[in-house]
Amino acid sequence: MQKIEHGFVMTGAKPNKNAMAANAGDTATGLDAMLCFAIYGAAHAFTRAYKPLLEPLGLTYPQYLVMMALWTEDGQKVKTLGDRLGLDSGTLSPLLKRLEQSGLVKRKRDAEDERQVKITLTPQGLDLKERSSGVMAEIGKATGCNLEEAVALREALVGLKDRLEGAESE
Amino acid sequence: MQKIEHGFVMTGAKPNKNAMAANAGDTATGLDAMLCFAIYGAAHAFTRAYKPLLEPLGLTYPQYLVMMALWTEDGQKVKTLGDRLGLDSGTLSPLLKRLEQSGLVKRKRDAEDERQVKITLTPQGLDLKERSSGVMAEIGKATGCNLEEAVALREALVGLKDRLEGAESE
DNA sequence: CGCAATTCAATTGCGTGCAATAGATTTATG
DNA sequence: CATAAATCTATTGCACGCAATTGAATTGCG
Repeated sequence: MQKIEHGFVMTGAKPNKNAMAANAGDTATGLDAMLCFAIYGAAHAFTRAYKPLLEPLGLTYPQYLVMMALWTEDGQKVKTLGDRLGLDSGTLSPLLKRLEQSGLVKRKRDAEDERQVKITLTPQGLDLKERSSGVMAEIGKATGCNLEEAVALREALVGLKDRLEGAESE
Repeated sequence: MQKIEHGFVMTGAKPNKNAMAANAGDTATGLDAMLCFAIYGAAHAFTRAYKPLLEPLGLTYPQYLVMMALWTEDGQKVKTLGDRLGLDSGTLSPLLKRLEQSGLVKRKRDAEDERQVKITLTPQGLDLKERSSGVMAEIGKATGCNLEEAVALREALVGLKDRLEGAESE
């Protein structure tokens, strides 16, 4: 199996902690490149890892994320889902339409506020939660992380995200 | 400014190291969900952070990655670029066509092996390297990572990716 | 040599992501 | 009350990302 190389941008500047420490303070040399490549690759790897597991369920990865959000709290507004997943209506509207066509959710405008659309799970949508229980276990195994690693990694990523989002004015 | 929440899937199971350690070994409870949400969010945050910086250069984020690959080594084959970036021809072909239309690269079939297409930088494509030097510095600042963090995070991500890619047979 | 298998780039089709816009509804303001 | 501003969903257009297919070129094997 052909393995994808990583760190190729750093020809002559390997991602070695000691080597990097030599020119500390020089964050522009490729460090950010290393990070952005790594995140880019890891995110796609995650998507690819989930794909064969989700296929039998008839879900794509983003659809799975939406379903997880609904399993956690049913009847959310499109807006709420968008905020939580970081997606806008341009992405969610067609995605939810597909989930509705698959018979997993229903969309209905809120009688109180006709602007909003509430997304509720159908019985099949709820069933899918049980049927998807193996997915998380599989991925958990595939990541091969112990708890310490996973928690640390998650916190680092969330922190990174927050800093990236908060730095737009500077 | 509305901040996007994170960790919402873990209602009642906060990403707290002590809390999680209580049910160690139970990787299916949401740990993988935490990770996949975090990576998903961080990857998009990166893309969004790069966007305003790359816009003046007329590049999208994936196009920027391709250009970086070419700045590191000019004249690469489409296949090589695909391997290094983890993209296939279905993604690269149209992307490279756009870069060619922008006047940044040229595509020419290899005379030795007519199957292959070599991508070479135009003078403008090379110029862009200098003009984009500020981008890396800006992102480096925006991430707000010190070297230790960045290197550790990168290695964790690469390791995660490798494990995810290597676990398909199991 | 001749033909099948392989390799490589391009194309097609579908599903995101996201900016920009439109349309409808609610809220705020005079 | 009327009108402007804000809110929310849907649509459009463009650019990925990837599976599947096509078509051309090369390699391998008898």
